Amino acid sequence: MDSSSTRRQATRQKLYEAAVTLIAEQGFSATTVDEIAERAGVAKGTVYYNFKSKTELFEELLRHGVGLLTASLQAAADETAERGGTKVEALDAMIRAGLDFIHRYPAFTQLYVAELWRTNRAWQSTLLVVRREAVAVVETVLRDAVAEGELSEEIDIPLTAAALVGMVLVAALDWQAFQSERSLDDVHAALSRLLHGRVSGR
Amino acid sequence: MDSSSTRRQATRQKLYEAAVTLIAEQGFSATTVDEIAERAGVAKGTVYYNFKSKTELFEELLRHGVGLLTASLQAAADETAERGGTKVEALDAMIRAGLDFIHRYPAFTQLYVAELWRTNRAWQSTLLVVRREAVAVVETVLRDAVAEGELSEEIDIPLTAAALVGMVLVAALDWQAFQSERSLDDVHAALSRLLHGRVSGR
DNA sequence: TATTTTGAACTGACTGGTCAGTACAAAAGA
DNA sequence: TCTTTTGTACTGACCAGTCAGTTCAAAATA
Repeated sequence: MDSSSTRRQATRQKLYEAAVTLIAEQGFSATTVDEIAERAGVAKGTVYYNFKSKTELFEELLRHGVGLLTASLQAAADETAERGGTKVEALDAMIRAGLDFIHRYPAFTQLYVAELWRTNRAWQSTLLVVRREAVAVVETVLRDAVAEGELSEEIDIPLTAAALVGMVLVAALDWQAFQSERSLDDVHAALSRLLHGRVSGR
Repeated sequence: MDSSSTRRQATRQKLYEAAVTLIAEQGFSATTVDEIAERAGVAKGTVYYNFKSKTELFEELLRHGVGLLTASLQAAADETAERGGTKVEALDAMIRAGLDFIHRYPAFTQLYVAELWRTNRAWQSTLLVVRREAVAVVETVLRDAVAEGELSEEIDIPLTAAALVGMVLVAALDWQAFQSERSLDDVHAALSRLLHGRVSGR
């Protein structure tokens, strides 16, 4: 179950990579299992040897991807804390980490956004769990920041967390799709400015 | 061309309404024309009498919906201007208008977000045009605000516009899907606070 | 007024193609 | 030897789009 699973693991990885780009481009239903297999350089039977169904492949892909994202957000927060930075600095580092992630895995992000708010879909419950994990990381830092007096006590933590995540998500996807000539630093600067309230005034 | 087109218009409207919820829930490819027809209380043939194809129905639906959105954003900006309000007040009014829109047409918003960043899809060019219209309204107000000294000259207009739109979009969808007990005023207040930079500090 | 005609709008059974999932024998690792 | 992958062929369900036929309100005619 270990020496042998290395090979399986590699096959699964290839399938994830093939599936994520195809589904991001075309959507889940418009993507065929034959396409995924072909792009992964694998026989169709192998897909079904490794995953119970097309839906299950997709659900595991979601778990896999969001796991990477939360890990990288958490790492950014932790590193800032170790360095003795403020909580607002931690938020800033997380924005950066989020942008990095989206830059590295654009297809995954696309697919996540496209599916997140759908109702009545098979993987809805998976998504709910996975979203909570990701948002929780942001909410925790916000809560700490309020506790330490860095942020106003009047902010609404769940709503502000959602707004911040949305800001990063949409700005990054837009950057990707419509303004790809801008640098990551530009995007980061614009978002950082909003976070610090340096938009209004002079 | 008027008395006769009334009936067609009514049928088309029914088809839009049926299609928008189904596609928001399930996605374009997973939604069948039979389902749309049934939900609209119309025979399948009627769909094809009124629209060239499933894709064309969807594209017209997109144009229809984004038209409503830009109109309401523009109206909010204009009203503020007439009242002699500042540009930042206009932005605030637009946030409100955006939230209202999403509240009224949640399914359309869902569907728009889900499709916007997909590449390689038939309606990509339609979306591009339609997105530009919507974002342009925000960018114009931002530009005016900078010109009148209300906002810092250092802000990056396209990126900030995208971030603001994203903030509203995602916060509203999240509110809808995961925090529906909150009031529209709560959501508006949280976003307004971010816009005015009253997050940090006390 | 009573009748016939017209044509836009609508209907629903049907078709041809597509695709998820299965089967399985043989080959390739490990 | 045991696990994993391959490749090909197959099935049955599902679905976009078609088309011959129906409906009906309003216009034309008598």
